[in-house]
Amino acid sequence: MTEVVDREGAIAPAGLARPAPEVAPDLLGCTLVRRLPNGQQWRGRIVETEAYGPGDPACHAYRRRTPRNRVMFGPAGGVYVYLIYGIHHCLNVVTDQDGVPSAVLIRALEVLDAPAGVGLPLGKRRDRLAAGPGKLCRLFEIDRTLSETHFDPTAPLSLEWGPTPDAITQTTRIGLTQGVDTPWRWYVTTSPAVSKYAS
DNA sequence: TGAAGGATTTGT
DNA sequence: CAAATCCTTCAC
Repeated sequence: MTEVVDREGAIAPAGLARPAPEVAPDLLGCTLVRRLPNGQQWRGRIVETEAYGPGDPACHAYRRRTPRNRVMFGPAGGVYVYLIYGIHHCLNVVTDQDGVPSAVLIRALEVLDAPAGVGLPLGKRRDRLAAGPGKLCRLFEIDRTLSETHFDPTAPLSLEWGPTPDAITQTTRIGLTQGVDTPWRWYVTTSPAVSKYAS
C-alpha cells in the first residue's frame, strides 16, 4: 500500500484518483514541473486551483464526451489542455476514477525555477508572472500538443507533492456562465500570485 | 455547413 | 469596458 500521507516526491495517478473537489485543494503547495525538449525545466508552486466534475454544468464534459474533452473521461493523471478565447491555453489535471469526467484547473503558480539562461524580472513583477491560467501556460510553453499526455516524472509535465500551505481560502470559480455558485476554487490565502478577484 | 460563444488577458 | 482570435459545439 502506498498511502499518500507525507506529501513528498512525485504525485502518482493513485494520488489523483479522487473527486476533483478533494484533489484541487490538495494540489495547493505542490510543484508543477515542465520539461522542455532541450532538457531544461520550469518549476512552479501551485497556489490556485479549481475543480470541475460530473453533473457540473461548468465542466467541459457536462453534456457529452467529445474529441476535445475525452481525456477527462480517462484515468487520473491525464493532461487536459484547451484553447480559450482563441488565444490562451489552460492546463488541467485529470482526476477521479476512469470513466468519471473530472479535472482540476491549475490557475496560478509561483515560479520557483526557470530554464538556464532565462532572465526573470525581479521583485513584484516576478511574483505575478504565472498569476492566471493563460499566463502560466504561455510562460511554461504549454499548449494543446501536451493534451492527452500523462503527468509523469519522465514526461514533459509532472507533479510533485509539497508542504500543505498554512492557510487556504475556498470560494466560487471565476469566469463562468454556469455553476457560478459552486465553491470549487481554492487558493493559498497569502500568495501574491493568486489571479484576480482574490477576496 | 454555418454561427455563436468561451474555465482569459491586456490595454484603453 | 472591449478587442484579440480560433476552436468546439450545436443547430439547421
